[in-house]
Amino acid sequence: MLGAMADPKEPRRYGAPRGAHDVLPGDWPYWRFVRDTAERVCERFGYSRVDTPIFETAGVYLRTAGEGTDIVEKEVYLFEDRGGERLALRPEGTAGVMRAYLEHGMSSQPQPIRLYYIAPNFRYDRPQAGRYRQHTQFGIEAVGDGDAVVDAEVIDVLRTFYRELGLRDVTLKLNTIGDPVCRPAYIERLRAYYEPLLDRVCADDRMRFEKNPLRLLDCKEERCQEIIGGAPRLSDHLCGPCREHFDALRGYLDALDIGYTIDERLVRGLDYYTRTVFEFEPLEEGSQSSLGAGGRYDGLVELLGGPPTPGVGFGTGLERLILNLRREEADVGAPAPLALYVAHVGPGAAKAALRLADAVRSAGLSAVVGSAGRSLKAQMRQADARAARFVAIIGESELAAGQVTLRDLRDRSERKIAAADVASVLRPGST
RNA sequence: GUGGGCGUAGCCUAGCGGUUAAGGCGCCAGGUUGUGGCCCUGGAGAUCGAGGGUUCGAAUCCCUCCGUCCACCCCA
Repeated sequence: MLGAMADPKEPRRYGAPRGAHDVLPGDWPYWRFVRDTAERVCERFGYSRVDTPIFETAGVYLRTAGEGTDIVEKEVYLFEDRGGERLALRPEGTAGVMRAYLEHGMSSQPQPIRLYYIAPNFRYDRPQAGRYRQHTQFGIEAVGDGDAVVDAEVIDVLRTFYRELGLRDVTLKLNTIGDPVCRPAYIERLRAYYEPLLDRVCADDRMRFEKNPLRLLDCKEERCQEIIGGAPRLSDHLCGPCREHFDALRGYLDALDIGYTIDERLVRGLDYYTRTVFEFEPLEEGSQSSLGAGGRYDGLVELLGGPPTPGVGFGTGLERLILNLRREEADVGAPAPLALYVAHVGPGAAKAALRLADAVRSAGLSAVVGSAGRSLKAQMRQADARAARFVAIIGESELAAGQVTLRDLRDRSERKIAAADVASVLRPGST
């Protein structure tokens, strides 16, 4: 039945689905640069690659993210497979990795386990610049060690990554949001403070009051600012261990020479975070300012049915990074030039051209065979457009002599050599 | 989910109620016999985002939808 009925909403021609994008050959140098840099930095810090499925049993995400969060309420791609299984496309990286951590008994290996991933995430929200329904996140997780040293390490990885990308002027914002010991009590105080003021506060804040009180502190409305100013501060209500953890982290960041500003309004969109939260943003103001963010999530593994297990990590959006790299016209390295273009004219020459290109490739060099039936002029133009270093010309006379005319496109010099010698002549350094 | 801007060939843009929708880039072909980057000539390529309406007549006006961008929300 597929395709039998014409849906009036179906276009005559298809475009990529809303909020999803193709990565084209011209984009790829940026992607390669970013991915290579991420992998290099991770290896250097002793993190190992992990890849988890693009979809999970829905509960993996629904149970961990938190009931009132936007991610769960309106952004998860939920679907049933043909067997009636409820599945969800990955909206964020951490929960799936923690599921794998549990499933494969990583808790019985030496802790912490250091993992990283580069993978697509899916969220059904309204696309705009730097915000997509499918986006790619590079993330790391350090699991099984609750010490603030690990928090500092994770932040150090991200800072090093940005530095190696050559991103200028990235700033770090840091905060602590307490833990199950102190946060609930604080939230009660916050609500008690806001309750009598609700009629003076913006409509969004009345929603936040119900669903996510911590976000009240982050409101940008003019008229809410004064109220925020008088609100109780979380930093005054931390429990001893949270206080010590945060102070220790600050000491480690200082030792690493990592600059930061404390932002008491900084909160996360996922409920599983505890204690440390942080966010990196570019100096340039924009709506999609968050480049990368993360924090500690000591309760997450328990939500997935595992033992109490501390963890800390970050996620950073590759599309946004690339947006910034483009804006800064960063040097991402040029693609390797084409070593040889094999032009051929006349019957029989195509076979010789294929064989020559093959031999050159076997020697580890790149070669492209010219389009059959095109004039030599057309093939030369193509070679030029491809920025080929050399063109080998195979026509009647060359064919008869078992030779090729090898033309250097830089200095326009030409010589006839045996087809068998082409590869060695092309080798870097031998010309 | 809310508010706003924009949608003309692969890309950029002109046209903004009246005969076969114009230009640039790119693409293809030619500029003498088998040779590139510059230049010249020619060609292909657009149901003017889609559907509906107003009108003698719409790319041009109106409505709906879709897409995209911006702000909010949220987040990477």
